[in-house]
Amino acid sequence: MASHGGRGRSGGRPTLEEVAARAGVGRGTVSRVINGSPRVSDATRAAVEAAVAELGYVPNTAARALAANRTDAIALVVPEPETRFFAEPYFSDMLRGVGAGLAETEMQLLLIFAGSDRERQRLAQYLAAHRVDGVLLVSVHADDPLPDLLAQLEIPAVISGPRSAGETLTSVDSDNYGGGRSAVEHLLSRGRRRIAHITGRLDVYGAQRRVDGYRDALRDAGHEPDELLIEQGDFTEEGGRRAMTTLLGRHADLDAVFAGSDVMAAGARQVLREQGRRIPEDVALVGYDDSAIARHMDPPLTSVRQPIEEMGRAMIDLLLAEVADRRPAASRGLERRQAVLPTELVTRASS
Amino acid sequence: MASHGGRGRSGGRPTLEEVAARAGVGRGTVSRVINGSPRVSDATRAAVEAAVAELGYVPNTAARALAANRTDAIALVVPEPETRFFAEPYFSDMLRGVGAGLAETEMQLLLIFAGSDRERQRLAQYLAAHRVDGVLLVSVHADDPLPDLLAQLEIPAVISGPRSAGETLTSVDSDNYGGGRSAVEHLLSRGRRRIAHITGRLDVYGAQRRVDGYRDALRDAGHEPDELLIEQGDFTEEGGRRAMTTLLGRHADLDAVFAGSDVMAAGARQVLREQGRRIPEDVALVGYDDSAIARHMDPPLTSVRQPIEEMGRAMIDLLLAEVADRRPAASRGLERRQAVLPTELVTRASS
DNA sequence: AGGTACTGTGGGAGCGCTCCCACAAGTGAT
DNA sequence: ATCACTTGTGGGAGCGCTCCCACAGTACCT
Repeated sequence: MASHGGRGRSGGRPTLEEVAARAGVGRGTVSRVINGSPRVSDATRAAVEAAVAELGYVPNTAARALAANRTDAIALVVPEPETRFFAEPYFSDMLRGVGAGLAETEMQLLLIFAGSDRERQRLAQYLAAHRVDGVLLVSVHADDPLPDLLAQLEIPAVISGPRSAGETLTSVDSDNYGGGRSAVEHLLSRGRRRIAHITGRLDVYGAQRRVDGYRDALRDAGHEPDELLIEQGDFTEEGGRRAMTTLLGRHADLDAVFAGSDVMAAGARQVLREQGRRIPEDVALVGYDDSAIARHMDPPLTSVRQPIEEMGRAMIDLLLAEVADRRPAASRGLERRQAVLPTELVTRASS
Repeated sequence: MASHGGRGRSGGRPTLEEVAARAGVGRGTVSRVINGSPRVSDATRAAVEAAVAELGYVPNTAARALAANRTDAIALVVPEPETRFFAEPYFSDMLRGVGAGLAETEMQLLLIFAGSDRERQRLAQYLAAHRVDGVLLVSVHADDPLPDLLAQLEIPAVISGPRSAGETLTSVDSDNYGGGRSAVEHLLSRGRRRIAHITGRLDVYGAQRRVDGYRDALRDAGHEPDELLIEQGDFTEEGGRRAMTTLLGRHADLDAVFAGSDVMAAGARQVLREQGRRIPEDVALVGYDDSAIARHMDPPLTSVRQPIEEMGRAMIDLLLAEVADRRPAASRGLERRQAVLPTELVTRASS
């Protein structure tokens, strides 16, 4: 067996130097071949590749990281407890997109949960140590200090839902405004006129934009939006129930509800049923997210689909570009980069 | 802004050397303090800690990894597509246990999916590069080459369900034998006498052990097991249906069924219902895993609970011990290490 | 006084790589 | 012939740490 403890084990993994000796070239040349530099003759490249194969050479990541001052790793930071991460298909979809984009590189993805204070503390240390080349941030609250920390450390980062219209980080978002519009336009086209809206938490920028879309769609159709038809929810089922109850109390004659999430739509549906309103005959219902809930609801729920997987893909592409530039976009004084992906209305029996 | 491109940035992160200068000590002493060596006087230690705090020193992981030949990272390898990982609460529970054990260390956890061939190829490269100090292996099939690769590379590893009675890797398991026994003993105590068993895939060691427990419980109660009451399933709902159908065809008078998983129990339940058997009046039903399915079944399903989170905790504890020894247990010719955690029968209305 | 131990400390050597400078050899314009 | 440039190559320096040897200082035996 190869082992003799401690350092200087000679039977261990081959080094660049050994590959160079075997191929009859210098260290630098091997390095160039390994890293795909074009400034190597074909014959030399072939000789080096043969030596690499014969010796089973695999570069030492730590040495490379030390010398090159990069880690070839990026982190997906989830500022939530792990439980939520697994519960929501959102993350798994996004991860798939990220994974696809990363599969084409040598980069390694780290999944970091920062739900508790303790975990956040650790994360800060982690980032301060520059253990990753870049960071992907998902579901960040408006008052989270993380984006600022990242900016200060000059670590490239991409955020999945901008915190505000003035988001400084490179961001990827779905078209919440357009999503809100399309839901309302759809309801209008179905002949609905008294369309209520249950919003998400309004400290979430995307939820605000959905409201904007709702209002503008009505205005463009010649209906001045009635603020009493808008009620704030909080993305929960219970919040949906509460908002729906309030809305029915104020506007017994409403004929459609656009909920800012499928979960809230589920809550609204319960209240509508309890009060004897038929869906969609009496009240049409539209949700947001096109989650499993929407497909399994009775009746199946019309909902606005966000291209989560594509968003993950866009995030990683933008991040890799910033990492390649070796600095965050913001610190170069360049225009902010952002990608906004289109949503799609999935029509089902509820509307 | 700190940056000037390339190397030798002087405004960058402080190094050990700078901390040493600031504290008025040598490099070695700072290293000793950082790594918690006891061979430092209290006064010196205090001075160094002050300098570390003042400069905001954070060790460079790459340099440490290079010099010390360790990475302070371990991998949780899941030889499944990501989809299954997110779908099954098993993984999330286990991850919680692992996370808890790791929280007390400086170790970093990497989650690696190796569902496709391409991913497995990458994983092999990854391990060959010794990018982690140890590996946690979950849900490995009997014919998987991964354990052997790990052994050959002399990377410490712990596996979550031994592949056979002769498992060479350090392993953690729940007491499948005892779980099988307790299910049967429970049914016997309820007066059932013709107890059938739907097994899991018998190339899974744990499934075999459940059958062993089933047989021995019957024998110990004075009933010679009837092989015609045992039918092989495959852990799927469809497999449960098929096995149940077969069993009813052979033994119309059976009065209890012990299924090797809740999912198979769900399949069995459908067939029982279709054939007009009442649960538990005519046939008592017991499952395995105590999953969400068991709680939500009608009637709620009695099931054998495995302490998944505790298993995760045990895995990480065993792995950290091996990593601290700097070599796998097997390569030291020591006794194999293994932990077997007790199962618990959760009694519900189905039995 | 000498010997033997232990404690605490400094700093050299070296981990395996990348970066970059130096330079040889070739190419083509002047 | 000279100059300027390009292409391909070798190897020194250095990334920031850990390991370990050397050694000063102190303590306690003979």
